[in-house]
This record gives sequence, C-alpha cells and structure tokens, in this order.
Amino acid sequence: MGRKRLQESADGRPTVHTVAARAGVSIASASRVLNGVGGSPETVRKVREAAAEVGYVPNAIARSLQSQRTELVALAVEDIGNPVYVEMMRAIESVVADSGRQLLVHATGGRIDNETALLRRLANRYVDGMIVSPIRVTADHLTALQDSPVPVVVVGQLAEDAPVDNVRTDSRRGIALAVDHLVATGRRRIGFVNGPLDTVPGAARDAGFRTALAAHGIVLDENLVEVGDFQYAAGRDATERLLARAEPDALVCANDLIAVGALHALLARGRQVPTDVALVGMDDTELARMMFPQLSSVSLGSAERGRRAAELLLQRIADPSLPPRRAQVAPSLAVRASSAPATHVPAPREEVTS
Amino acid sequence: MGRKRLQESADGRPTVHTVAARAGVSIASASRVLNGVGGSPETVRKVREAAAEVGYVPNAIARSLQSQRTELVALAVEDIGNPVYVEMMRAIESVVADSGRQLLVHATGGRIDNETALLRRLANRYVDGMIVSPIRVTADHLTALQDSPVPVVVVGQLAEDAPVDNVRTDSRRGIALAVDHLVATGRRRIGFVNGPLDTVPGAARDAGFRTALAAHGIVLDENLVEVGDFQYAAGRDATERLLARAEPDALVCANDLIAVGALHALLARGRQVPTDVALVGMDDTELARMMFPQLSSVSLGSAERGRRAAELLLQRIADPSLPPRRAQVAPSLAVRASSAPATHVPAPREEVTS
DNA sequence: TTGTATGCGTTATCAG
DNA sequence: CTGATAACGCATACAA
Repeated sequence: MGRKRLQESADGRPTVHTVAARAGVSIASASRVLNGVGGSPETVRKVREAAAEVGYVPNAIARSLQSQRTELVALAVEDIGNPVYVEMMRAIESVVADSGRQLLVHATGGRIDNETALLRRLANRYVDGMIVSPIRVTADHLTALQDSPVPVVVVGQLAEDAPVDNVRTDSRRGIALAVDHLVATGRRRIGFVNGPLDTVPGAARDAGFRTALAAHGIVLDENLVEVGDFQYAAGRDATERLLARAEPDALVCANDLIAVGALHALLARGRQVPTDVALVGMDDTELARMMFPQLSSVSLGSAERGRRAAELLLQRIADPSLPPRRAQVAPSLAVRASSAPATHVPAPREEVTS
Repeated sequence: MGRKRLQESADGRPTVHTVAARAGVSIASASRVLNGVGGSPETVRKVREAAAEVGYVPNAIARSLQSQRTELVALAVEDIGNPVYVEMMRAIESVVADSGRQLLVHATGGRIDNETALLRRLANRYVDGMIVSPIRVTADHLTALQDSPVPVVVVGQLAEDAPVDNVRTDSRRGIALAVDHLVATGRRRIGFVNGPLDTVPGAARDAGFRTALAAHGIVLDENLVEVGDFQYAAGRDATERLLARAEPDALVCANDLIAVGALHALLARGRQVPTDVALVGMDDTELARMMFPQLSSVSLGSAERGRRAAELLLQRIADPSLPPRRAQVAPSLAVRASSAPATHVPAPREEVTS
C-alpha cells in the first residue's frame, strides 16, 4: 500500500483532511459538518473550530468532480461592446448570481465557426449550461445546438420546430411599430439602415420594414434603404451613402449603434433631428437616452429576454428531461425627441464640417 | 473490493476507460496518447480511432483536479457597461485566449465588500488568477489582495510599496494634458466634472486638475467644479448644476461617460460645443468618437493596460515566485472637434427645450 | 512502450 | 451519529 494520504493539499493549503485531523474526527464527519448535514453538537463545534483555525475553504474543482456540476453558466454573444448585450448580460447575471452560480462570458465576434467550436467545447463540462445569442444560424449550427452535451438556451429566432429552448421577440413587429409611429407623425419618405441581410435579425427587420410600409400603402424607394454592419461606424457610413442619393424625412435603424451612427451622419450633413429627419433606433439601450436629441427606440426587451433565458436555463439544468420550451417577449416603442412630429417650417440648413 | 469501475461516466458519456477498453489498451496508454506523450504508432492509431468513434472529450474538471489548474482567469471590474472596461476586457480576453485560457467576468458594482468577498472566494480555486480594477482601495482590501491564494494583478493606482503586481497610468498627468491643451487654445474659465472624491481615480483627477490650473497661474473658481458618479446621468446632472451657477468656457470630465452627459447638458442648455464651451473627456473610448461633435479625450491606454495586466498575470501563473512587478502606461490626448479653438465670434444662443 | 496502482479533494455509501 | 472506503475522471510514478 502507498504512503498515507497527506493532510495538506499539494500547495500547502488545508483540506478536509487537515480539518478532520485537527478536530480529531474522520473526514466523513468533517465533510458532513462542513456541508451542514448531520453531526452531533460536539462534533459540529470541533469541526467548525478547526476549519476556522486553519482557514479552510473547500476546493471547487474537487467538489465539482464529485457533484458533476461546476455552478458555472456561460453566455456567448457576438459583441460584448454592444450595449444591448450589456443589458442582457446584466439581467442574466442577476438571475444566475441569485442561484449561487457564476457567469462566464464569451465573445464570438459573430463568427459562426467560433460559435460551433464553443458549443462543442461544452462537452468538456466546464460549465453547467450556456445561453447563446447567435445572429447567424446554419444547419450545422442547429445540429450542434440540439445535441449539445449540456443545456443550452438560445436567445433569438429559431425554426418553429427546433427542439431547443429559446427566447424570442418579434423584431418584424418592432420595426412596424417604428414605421407606424413615423407615418402617424406625418413622415412619408422613410428610410431604413439595416444590418447584414444574411443574419437572422437583419433579414427579419428587412422583411418587417417592407411589410410595414406596404401596410400603409407606401411604395418603397430602394434608394432609401442601406445595409451595413450592426455597428456604429457602419451605420454612419451607410447613412452617408443613403443621404448622398436620397432625401428621407425619417430613418429607421436596425439597432441603436446604427442609429447613433445615423445621427452623427445627419448632423454632420447639417440635417436637423427631428425637424428635417426623424430618427428611430432599435433595442432601446441606454445609448439612445445618452444622445442629444434623445433617440426614440424600439425596445425588444433585452433585459427581459435575458432574464427569461436565464430562468429557462436554470430550470433545464435542474431537470434536463423537460420538453423544449419557448418564451416570447413583445416589442414596444419608446418615443423620444428624435422623432417628435416635424414642424412644418423647414429650418434653414447650414453645412457643418465634421 | 468494490464493484469494477464502469467504462462510462455517470451520465453515459465516454471516459478514458471507454476509449481504452475499445482500443484494447490500458487507461494509462489511452491517456498518454490522448495527451500526445508516448505510445507506439500502433497504440496511437488504435486509441485515436477509438476516441473518435465514441466521440471522446476530456472532462475539464477531472483534468483540473489532477493538474491543479482550471485554465480559467477572472476579471473583476466595477461597471461592465462602461466602455472603458469593455476595451480593457477585449484586450485581456485576447491575451488570455491566446494562452488557451478562458475569461470569467465579474461585475462588482464598485461595492468594496463585494470585491473582497470575491477575493476570498478565489481560495476555492475555481480560477487560476484574477485581474481586478478597484476604484476604491481600503487597507482591508489591500490585505486581501496581498495574501490572495491565487495570483492577482491590479489595474490601477496602489501604494508604492504594495507587494502586488500592478499596471498603472498617471491620470493626474492625463488631466494636465487636457488642461494644457485647453489653456493653449485660449480657454480660461475651465470647469471640471469629476467622479467621487473617495475613489482612487476621483482623488487623483481632482489633484491633477488643481495642480494643472495652478501651473498656468489660473486661480480656480470652486463654482467651476462639480462631482457626481462616473456615470452618464451623474455627469449630465452635475454639469447642469455647474451651468446653473457658472459660465465655463471649457469643461474637463473625469471620464467619457461623464463627458457625454456634459455634452447633453450643454446642448440642452443651448450652449455650442466647442464654440461656447470646449469639452474634453477621459479614457478615449469609442463613445467619444460616436458623439457629435466628436469628443476630445485623454487616453489612459485602457487596452494597453489590459494587455499588460494579462501578460503579468500569465507570467505569474507560470512562475508564482516572481517578485511583484509594476507596469506603467503613459496618458496621451486625442484632440477632436469638441475642443477645437473657440472662434472669437460668440454665436447667438437660443434656448432649446430638451 | 505498456500496464498497475495511486492520488488530486470532495462527497456518498454503508456498516458499525 | 460516526468512520472506513469507494467513487468522480484523469494523469502519472513506478514496475514490468
């Protein structure tokens, strides 16, 4: 038989053995007391005392190996810098922390291979579950989602029959809210600055825009539509291109970052907001409220979606046999200064150098 | 003797035993091949084949228990929504990912108890090290930092003799850069919107502002100084208070969030930027470039500091016996439209309703 | 090179 | 209630 087990861990820190020896009890008793199950008053006292004396802290790894759970949950989003994900993350973190778990954040950069790789790595069990908000979804991706070795919840649109927990919103309807509002306040030449059409949200918002305009009997002038990334710079550049060839009296933007870019482009070109051009963003992030004028924005309930996703995930972790579930959060419109009704007195324009 | 070890893990997933049995070798041989050390060509082939067939993925927990490392690194910041931390986080994530590790992000909310609790929890070894950027540092805190059971690197000011790895910048000098620039471009009634004075950066920036003004022989009018949180809303409100009682021709802000709030307040009050009031922020985040006009801002090299901190941490993880080290990143000023020299023709002011 | 046996630190089982 | 012992899944001395 090999040498007797030491009472200290490799790096000299106390283990259950240290505590047990010091308290004069078995490791089993020590462990029980430390976990608050069983133990005579006397044993409890001795073990607690010994633990405090040596500054015992349980090793999370060893505990995980035994319990098969890490108490860690991951979140994978495209762009950690986008305020919409910050809000979602905050909501998720709150729920996750309340359950005594910790949140691990991954930035995928929207690269899909990156994301499937992440999904596959889940197999090594370093987290108990994952929330992922993909902007592109391929068949490959979907497969990886379905037979993920650990619970996964998707925030975003997924095929109706996809057997994966998911939390969705209706961004088509969200765009319609924006268009309806603009039409109601007298705008007619409504432009649209969108993100990539090969993304799920990009495609949905494009469809939403076209449908909404048609519903009002407005014929879409393709010159009023531009596409870029879901980023500030792309939004600004796309708006510049649009303004170079068309004269919108309102602009709907596919997210707030784009809207801020659009605002920049409009102001740089000497357009007044909302007098000349009304502006509506999407996601209703704090960024929208930071602008001057404050930006109207369609809320897609990002915090709420985050919260729901976290709850779904925790439930599934608790009971993996649950059937796939689906939660839906309705969009709403926050009207602010950037889309106040146009005064019918066109203000004198003055070119401003950026 | 107990029942023979199973070939599958509790949840039915393959383990080294599964692979070994299928390949007809011992688990030792299987493990060796799987780790790329040793093994005859024939064994390697058999094991690789078996592993692929059963879809073997090593269990990260078990591996960690053995190796005493989790390949996880934590980052604790006050406010995940502040773009300066986003930039820092991106830089850290990049270095950390390159080393094959993953990043865990904690939001402390600036609550110091929260942070020390975090430090103490490190003892359970769920991460190999941590980068922390505290805005308040107490003696208690410092103690916790020093005898942390795992490597810790601090981003921020620390006492000279504190035996803790840390990456710092000189925000006093950073403020001086801003003041010098404003004075050089003809501003004299320079105001300052700061964060809480009981924070390390708040105190440093206050001192820097006063010193810089004095260096130019300017007597500070206390009406030109306001304090709030390091947040957008606080910056906006503080600026409103300041504007209600004083008439600055320039404003230095303790960070970009505050600067954006100040811009909002200025514009809402009908002030032209930079014509009436020049504006300089701090941290030089992407937010500064998103505004109209674009905000001048003092760069404190947040990405660079993040990178350096990550490198220091990885080095210390590799060799815990290293002496405490210190890295310094110099501030610099990015001049943009918000602080262009004032035209000496005061533009007509017009009250704008927010 | 290969296999046996042991330990990583914890919790769970089961007999006493 | 308590203690001895077996897992958890992996890596690695050591012996063959």
